[in-house]
Amino acid sequence: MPESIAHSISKMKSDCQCENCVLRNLIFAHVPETDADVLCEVKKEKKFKKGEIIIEQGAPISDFFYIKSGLVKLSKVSDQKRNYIITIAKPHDYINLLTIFHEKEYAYTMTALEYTEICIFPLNLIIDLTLKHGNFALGIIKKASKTSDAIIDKFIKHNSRNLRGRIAMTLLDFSLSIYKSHIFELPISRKEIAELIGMTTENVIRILSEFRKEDIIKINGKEIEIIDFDRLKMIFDHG
Amino acid sequence: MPESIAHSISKMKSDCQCENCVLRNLIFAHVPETDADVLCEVKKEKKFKKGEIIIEQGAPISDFFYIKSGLVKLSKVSDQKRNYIITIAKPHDYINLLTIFHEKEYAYTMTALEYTEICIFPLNLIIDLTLKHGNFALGIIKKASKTSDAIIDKFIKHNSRNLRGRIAMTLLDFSLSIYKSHIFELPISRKEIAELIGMTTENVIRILSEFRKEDIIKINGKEIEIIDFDRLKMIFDHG
DNA sequence: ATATCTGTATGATATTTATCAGTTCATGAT
DNA sequence: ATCATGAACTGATAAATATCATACAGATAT
Repeated sequence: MPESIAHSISKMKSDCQCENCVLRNLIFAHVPETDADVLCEVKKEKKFKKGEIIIEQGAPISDFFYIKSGLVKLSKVSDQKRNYIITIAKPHDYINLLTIFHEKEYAYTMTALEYTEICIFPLNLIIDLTLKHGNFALGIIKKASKTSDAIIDKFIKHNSRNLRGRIAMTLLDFSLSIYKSHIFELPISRKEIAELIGMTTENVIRILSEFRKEDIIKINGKEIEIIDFDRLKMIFDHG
Repeated sequence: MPESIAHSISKMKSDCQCENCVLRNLIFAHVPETDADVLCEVKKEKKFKKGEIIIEQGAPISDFFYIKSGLVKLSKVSDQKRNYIITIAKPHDYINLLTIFHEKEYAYTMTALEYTEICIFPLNLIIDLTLKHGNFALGIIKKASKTSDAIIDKFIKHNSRNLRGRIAMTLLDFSLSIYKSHIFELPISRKEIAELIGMTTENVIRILSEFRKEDIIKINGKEIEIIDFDRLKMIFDHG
């Protein structure tokens, strides 16, 4: 067997093997095997170190990204030159959101917050499959629109809370949704927390200190331990 | 010819005749005539008076809405029991946004801000066509995702502006995007403006008065005339 | 006509949040 | 080793915004 064929077969077999991959399962459920194989074959995987930029706001859209592992920050410079973090994406998220369907340029800068593996597919191939296979399209829309709606919801939640409420919200979010532990290492700086929830760095620091003094959390650099969940929840609820 | 058939033919002919209808044109471009006819036949049109609620947040999703004419407010009660206006939708907007693709209940209350005509389609029929006709699906996604992204952008713009900048933004928006005139009748109360851009009613009133005293606008009840566009733009730009 | 309500309006004051200034601490560069 | 740099931190003060109180006009009900 010529090496090239052997190689391509091994590639097919090895490339889409993550059993918990949401995208893979969507593809396998709704796309005929031949198409699915093509997709898996052209798939590229890229690894990013903590802090590395995956794609920059304004770059022409050419690919569809899927987070295999790691954590990705989506940020954007506002028309007022202020930096905003839109959301922090987790494994199995499509980090392009819906922008790819109607824009020519990536709307957000994506940065790896920790060691991150990204699966990359040519966008036109994804679009082709979207056009050919309705259920695949619907699956993509469902997940992407859920993310978009969650972002809108996050903004509403922020805007109806004071600073303490927002910090409480952020800590609860990291603890419950991302790390699923009462103790975790913050993946972002105080400045970035400020950019995530729209306040100043000084006040992020100040309020974290307050929470520490009130025995709600323990702080050790970037390590946070939530010791009084109920109080934090209360501050979130009625802050 | 039996009356029922005559009726249904006249219905077919009369029901989807708006030449500038974005949805109609999307359908006619990508859906075979037989399917398109079914869609136009089951279409219902409903008229709402100013102030009437079209659908309430939390109601089970059953229909796809399209604004034929008028103006619709999308609002939501936050988890803090505070009312938020997400956006104001114009003719040719799909006011369900993307929520319909992944939720069971409408996420937002939709209220007519003026006399409004809504075209209503059973959601499952739209989903069927989405599954069968890729280009139709893509068209729906493109428009809906554009709206979602615009809402996210609106939040970022608000959050990086002070109150004067936000009011300027709102006035410019009404003038340029909605009424395309320097003089227009505000379709919402001062309280609703406050809910749209996240501030208090008193401050909305106060800042409108400031703008009036600074000869930037003229106010006559709900009627606003922008007399100094450049100043307003400046306040928007660097407020 | 009177009462009542809601929206608009304005001023005084309180509260929240941002800004500014300065310290410490860790980190990487020279 | 020391120097610069940036992040974390704190306090004092300024600025922005919300809250509270009050008034008044217009609409609606009694």
